[in-house]
Amino acid sequence: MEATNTCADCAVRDSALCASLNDGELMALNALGRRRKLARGEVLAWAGDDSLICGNLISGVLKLTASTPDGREQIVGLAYPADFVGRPYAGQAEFTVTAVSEAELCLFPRAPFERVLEDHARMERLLLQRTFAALDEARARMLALARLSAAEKVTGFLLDMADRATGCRAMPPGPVTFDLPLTRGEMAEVLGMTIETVSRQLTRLKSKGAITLAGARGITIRDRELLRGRD
Amino acid sequence: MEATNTCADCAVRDSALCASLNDGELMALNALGRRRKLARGEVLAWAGDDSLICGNLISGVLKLTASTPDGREQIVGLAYPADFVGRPYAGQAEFTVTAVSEAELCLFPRAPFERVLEDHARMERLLLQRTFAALDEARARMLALARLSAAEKVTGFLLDMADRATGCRAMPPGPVTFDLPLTRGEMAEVLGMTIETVSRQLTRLKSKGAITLAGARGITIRDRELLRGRD
DNA sequence: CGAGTATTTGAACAACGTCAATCCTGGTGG
DNA sequence: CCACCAGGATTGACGTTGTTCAAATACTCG
Repeated sequence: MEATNTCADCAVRDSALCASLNDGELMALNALGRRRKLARGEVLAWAGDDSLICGNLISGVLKLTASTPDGREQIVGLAYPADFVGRPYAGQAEFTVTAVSEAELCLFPRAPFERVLEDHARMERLLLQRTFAALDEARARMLALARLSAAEKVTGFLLDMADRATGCRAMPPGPVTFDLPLTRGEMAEVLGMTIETVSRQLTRLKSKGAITLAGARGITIRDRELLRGRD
Repeated sequence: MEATNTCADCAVRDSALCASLNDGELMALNALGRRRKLARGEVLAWAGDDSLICGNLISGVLKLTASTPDGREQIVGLAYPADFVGRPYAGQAEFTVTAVSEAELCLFPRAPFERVLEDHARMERLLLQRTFAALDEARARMLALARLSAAEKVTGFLLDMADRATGCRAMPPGPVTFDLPLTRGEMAEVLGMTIETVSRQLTRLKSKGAITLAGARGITIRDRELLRGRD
């Protein structure tokens, strides 16, 4: 049943970091890696633990969370399929990594993975570029967390999710329907607000006619302009 | 007067990225770089412009700011001497870089600098590690922006500045005096609040006896425990 | 010394959080 | 197939924090 553990039929072979390797090189990496499935809510790594593994997300969604000593939490990053997870060259993990949905990863022990990086400049460069992109995204989120109103945060989030759901292509002008990968609570954790405020904003957008809600996860963006509208 | 433009007597020769190069390699880089002085408030690069240069900060402090279309601003990063500034492998700059004090940089045109990176894996690895560190810091700041109270933000900021002022060494237990490199307005921009709230928090800490203010910039941290205290 | 700017202070207000109750929904077992 | 249950989501009333607007005061630099 588990004959699918080779890179050849990996769903993210061409979009993950591995895209920088030819088939031969991939063999070597394959020997290092092992698949791991996570259930929803399962933790891959705890903040403060030694940073022993890293890898590529194959399917599902992960969240990276930071927390204060007294337990307040904030989601500081989300990982989607083909994203790299982990922190080479680091002693300890700074953030907790948790599966938001059922997820599958291809994991490598950190030390040998670093050696692979050292031998494959192209891969290391790709990782550098991804890290730059993650940094830019984190900084853009800092602006949002600090300066946007609750309404702006929620609409921005919905538009981001819609972009992702439609494959990040130029968006069709018509309505878009998709499932949110996060609960209300997780949305609140991403946006730096409370679950109640998220819920109220969604209700407001619904009664304005900008969106439709279907169950806890389903959402349709009806009118992009209305959604963006200031009032 | 400007005979000091060589790497040999560069103040950050051993702490910037250049530390990964030997003297010979440094020669080649030196041919590429040019010094630039910025006055307080001067802008090095605007968000949205083509990302044409990058370099090392030699002296002074820079701020990276993001802003909303309607003009709200947030400082998403600060750069100190020996920090790398700029974004190799990027099309456009995402953030505006401005001098917060008089500053001096060693700048490289991006394209040739990328070629140097490609030829010097050690330097590229160092840049990757710095970028990881910057990412971790940005994410930690996301937690602070989203979840800390105004009081916690200000005390945290003061303690960070004190650490930096004392050279990031284990802090002596006694009072620490130093000059803040930022105005109240810039502190507010960093912490995601208004100038008035920053000022009120400082006044509160002063009347509590935790700090002393001297002029607009001078500050003494009198009692670390009192400063951290919840009330 | 004095103009211009930064900072402090005050009062009123709005946005968002908190607490608490209720509703929905998706899954489970009879 | 339906009733029930538990966790998630919504809604409401109210309190708090931090913003806004406005004015006074203190610095800094020429």
